[in-house]
Order: sequence, then structure tokens, then C-alpha cells
Amino acid sequence: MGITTKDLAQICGVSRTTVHRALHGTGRINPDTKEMILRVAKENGYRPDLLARGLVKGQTFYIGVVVLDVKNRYFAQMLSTIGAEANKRGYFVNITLHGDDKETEENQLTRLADYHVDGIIVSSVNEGDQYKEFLESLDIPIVSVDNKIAEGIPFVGIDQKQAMMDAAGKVIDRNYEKIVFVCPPINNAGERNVYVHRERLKGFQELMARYGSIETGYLTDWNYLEHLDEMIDPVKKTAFVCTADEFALNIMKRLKKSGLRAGTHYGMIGFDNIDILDYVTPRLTTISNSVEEIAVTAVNLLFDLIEKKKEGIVPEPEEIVKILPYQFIEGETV
Amino acid sequence: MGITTKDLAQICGVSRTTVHRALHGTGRINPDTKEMILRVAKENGYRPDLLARGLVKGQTFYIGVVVLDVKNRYFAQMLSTIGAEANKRGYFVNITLHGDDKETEENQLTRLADYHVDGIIVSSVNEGDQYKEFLESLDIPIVSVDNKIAEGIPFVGIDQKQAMMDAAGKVIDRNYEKIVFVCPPINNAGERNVYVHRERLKGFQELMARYGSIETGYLTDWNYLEHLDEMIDPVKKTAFVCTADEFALNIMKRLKKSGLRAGTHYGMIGFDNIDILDYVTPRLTTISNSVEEIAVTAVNLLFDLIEKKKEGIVPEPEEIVKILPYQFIEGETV
DNA sequence: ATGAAAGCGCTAACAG
DNA sequence: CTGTTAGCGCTTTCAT
Repeated sequence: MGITTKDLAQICGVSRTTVHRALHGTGRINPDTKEMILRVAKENGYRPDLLARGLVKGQTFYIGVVVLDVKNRYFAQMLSTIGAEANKRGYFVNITLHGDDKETEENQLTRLADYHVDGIIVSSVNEGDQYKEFLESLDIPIVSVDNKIAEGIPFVGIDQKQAMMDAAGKVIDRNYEKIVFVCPPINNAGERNVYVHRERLKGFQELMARYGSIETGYLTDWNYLEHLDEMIDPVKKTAFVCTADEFALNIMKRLKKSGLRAGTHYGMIGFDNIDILDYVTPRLTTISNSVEEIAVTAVNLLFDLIEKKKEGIVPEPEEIVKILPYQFIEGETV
Repeated sequence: MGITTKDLAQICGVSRTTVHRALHGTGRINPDTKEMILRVAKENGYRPDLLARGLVKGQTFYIGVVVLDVKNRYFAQMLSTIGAEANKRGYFVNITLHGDDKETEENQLTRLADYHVDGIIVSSVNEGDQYKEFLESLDIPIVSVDNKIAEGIPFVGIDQKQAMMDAAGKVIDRNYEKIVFVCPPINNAGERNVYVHRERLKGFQELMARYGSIETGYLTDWNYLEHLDEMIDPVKKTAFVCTADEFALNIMKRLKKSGLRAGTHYGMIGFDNIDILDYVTPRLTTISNSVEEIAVTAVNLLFDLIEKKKEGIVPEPEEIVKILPYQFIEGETV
């Protein structure tokens, strides 16, 4: 490959240590030799071997990020922010995808750790104490976002349950008489981490329990689009409450074919406030969990943990959990 | 950090070489000692240090990908495909973003190379012979996609010019009397690589030159939304031809406010077929450059180059350029 | 079937 | 101000 410090040393007739000092401007060194070495280095296009450096320093200035899939708008926004934030600190980001596969996620995390990234941010499909053990065995700062993995694992997210209670509350305020909760992912509980959906479901149930007069329905089949007709009450004013904007958009698209319009013929509320909503009419009413803020907070927490680890400090339990605010986004569909 | 082969050797009372053989199932080794070593390795949670391995093997089984921004739907799809394709071959992907900044891109590329990724796929904002020299100095297989950088740099993309000629041709077939070409990025020529837009512009101009009777207009200002009224002819049937779906969607959204609908009151054609189009009505007519195919081809080409480099073979000029087919996507807007 | 020794390229501790 | 030496953890001849 390229030229090494050893080569430079030979060319310049000095020791490798001197070359090192010149390259890093550290320690005492004769300005002339320094300049000479730097010149030679430049002429020969010297570039440090980062693997070698990482090996000896045990630090790579990389943070790893593992998420579901970059096609998901939400993660896309998150990654952008994480990247920018890390760059500010002179760090680079290694993004990898697990594609909703638990084992892949594990492999990606292991691999990142074995490449000595300095820390990892993960939106996990795994959960539970066994997975917690695995994460801890990696012996590297890890921050989880959105999907909580287990108590004790650093976490950044919003209060999903409360957010859903607020969302459904708005629907109730608008005098809907039947509310249909749409949440296919809940089917996959057990198979994968559905923390956010579980929490949202809890919030919905807890709220509805207080309103006996309102009829509730549940659409938790992945073929939910096939069952829309049965759900819409012919007389009762019906609204859908979805645990993801995507479901809401799909339903709106389907019902449009039957001439039904959200906000007019039925109510609709989503969750996440993904940014393609800007292109869709009517504007979907939804909840925003301000992904940028989550991303920034996650990065900050991660660097905090990296710092602490370097200094041998064990963080307090309350320091590793950050619950952020969310926002109700008023649209035209409820 | 964790336990090393040296530790394992000591625990098992053998040499590091034997440990290595056990771990890799290579060379002659007593089945019993092998089993014993593997057991001990497992018990102690041995994991190889990938930096060290990479350092000595000069190969990391990583490929690097550098793109504008993952928020861009197009790249998101590309990254997904690249990731899947690389994983199939036992490779992992290190995704980094340049955010439209030329220098950042250069830094990302340098850093990836210095970490000895085995190859890089880049959608570049840079171009020209000087940049070509830089890329070659990295001494690592690199494949560029969509935006051509310079002759001689491996490239995967479609025939942008021809595609635009086809697109505009369709509009002409539909008897529009005025055609407005929308392409703000062309403004940034010189500042950054606008290869695809430049080619599309060429295609448009070349085609329109054949039709003197049709009036043409150009909207190349980033404030293009402010100038829509001037562009739409009160009598002549007007159509917009955009070099990106995003521009088309923005225009449609704006004109909807004036009660004008694409496909009814004016024509509209986009470019790229980004997948959020599924959620927008009327369905935008556009050109698809089948990003998945581009991604797969790019990965294949990259691995081909990696292989060739390993064997010291210099690829033929015609082997490093792949021009793929595109598709006209019939919608409702033209 | 096993081991000794050298080396990947860089950094760091210790002399001088 | 400069050099010597050792070592990060792994792989790879070359011996035995």
C-alpha cells in the first residue's frame, strides 16, 4: 500500500519516533527537521494507517449506528442528525442495518465492537435480559433509542404511552363515537422488540377504559387494509388511531378509492410525523417524537458514557435514561 | 479489553499458532486439543480483534459507501440494496454521508481508505480530473454511481440524456404547446457535480431543437415556486418537465392552492420515481432509473474490481462502465 | 502435530 | 532535541 512512518524515517535519515513527533507536533523537535519531515511526508502522500493506530490506541473515533433500515424515513432523519452531531466532535459514523432481523443485529453489533468503534447507538429489535447480557459482554458504551431493551441499558426516547393517551384524547375531544386502534406490529410481540407499539397500545387501552360509552375496535392484522369496511360504523362517527403514520397513509389511500376522505367521512390520527406527510393531503394529524432531538440526545449521552468509561466512572442509573417531550401535530384529519 | 489468542494459548498450555489453527480449522491439529481450545475460547468469550486482523491481512471485509444524505429517498433505497448485496458475500457496509459538501466527501473517502475498507461506492459531488487523481491516489477500488466523475473512473448509471429525451418526447406526443424545464440544480454547476442534471438538460435542449413550434421555458431558479404563474401560458397547453420528482411534487402542491391540478390544467413529468409517489395523487408520471439495479450492478462491479486488484489485473476501460436501462412510468399527470 | 519468530504500522515509555 | 525498545493482537513462514 502506501508509504509508512518507517519509510519516512529512512528517507529523512531519522528515527520513526522523530517522524511521529513531526507528524503530531508533539514533544521537542528541531523546527527544521520537523519541516523537512512534513515536506517529505506530503511529497510522498503519507497517510496514517488507521487500523494500526486504532490497534495501539484502542480507540478509533468511530461510533457505530445500527438501525432497521434506512428506507424508513424516521431512521433516515435520525442518521442524518447523528452523523452531523458526531462530525462536530471529530468522530465519524459507521451506519449498518439490521433489516428487522434479530440475528443480523447481533452480528452487526459484534462486528462493530470487534472493530473497536468507541460507542454504539442502536434501535433494537431485540429485548430482554439475555440480550442485555450480550450487550454488556461487548464491553463498550451502547445507547438504545426508541425501543427499550431492558432496565439498565442506556435509553433515549419519549413516553410512548402518555403520547398515545394524548393522541387518543384529542380524538375523543372531537366527539368520535367509535375509535379503531390500528397496530399490526403488536402481532410480532415475542418475535421481536415491539416496545413502542406495546406502550402505545397500553396508553390507548388505559384511556379508553375511562370512556365506556365509546365503542372501540382493534385492527392488528397485517392485512388490515382488507378489513376497513367492517370497522367503519355506518352511523357512529368513526376514527382510526394508528401507531404509525404509514398505516394511516395506507388506510387513507385505500378509503379514497371508496370516496371516503379523512377529516370528512372519518377521523384519522397517525404517529411519528414522518416528513413525507408534507406531500400528502389532507394533512395527517399526528404525534411527533422529534427525532432530531432524540438523535442529538443519544449522541450526547453516548459521548458522556464514552468519557466516563475512559475515566473508569460508572454512571448512575438515572443518568442513562432520557425521556424527551413529544408534540401533537394538528392536521386536517381528525 | 477482551481475551486474546495469547491468553488462550497460555490457558491451554499451547502456542498461539496452535490456538490460531484451532480457531480457523486450518492445518493439521490434534482433534482433542482443537476441541479443548475451542471450548476454552467459548467459555471466555473470545472474539478476534478485527483491527489487528485487518492490519496484518490488509483486508477488512468492509465496503464503504459515501452518499449525499440518507434522507434522500433515492439513496435510502440504494443503501438498502447495497447492504443486502454485500452481506450476501460476507461483507459489511460502512455508510457515511457527505451532505453535499465536497470537502466532507473527500474526508470521508480518505478516512475509509485509511481504515482499509476493501472498496468504496460513491455518489459524488465532486468531478474532474483533479478529483480523479485524488481518487486514484487512494489506491483502492472505487465505483461511482449516477454522477460521473471523470473518464476512467468506474461508473454505473443510466443514459440520463436519452432518458430525458424520451420523457420530453412523451410530453410532446400529448400535444402540449409550451414546455417548461425545471432544474434549479443546474445553477450549482461549477460548485458541485451536477452531471445528471446537465445531461438531462442536454437531452431536453437537443430534443426541443427539433420542434420549433413548441414554446419552451426554463425554471432554474431555486425560488422556482415563486415564478409558476409567469410560466403557465393562459392559452397554450403548458407542461412542466422536472429533473427530479421533488420539484414536481412541490410545484403540484403549490398549484393545487390555486385550484390547478396536474393532468387536468397542466402537464407534469418528474424524474427518479422516488417511492413516496405512491402516496401522492394524482400519480406523477416520471422516469425510473431503477435504483436497485444500479445498486446491485455497482456492488458487482466493485467486487469484480476488488478481485482483479488482488490478482493484479488491470480492468479494460469498457469493463468499468455500466449503462443501465431506465423505464418510463406512466402516471396521470401528462 | 506443534512451536518459535518475525512482521503488519503505529504509539509510548524511557534513555540519552 | 533525538533514538532505542517494546508492544497492540493477529497471521504467516519456517522449523522441528
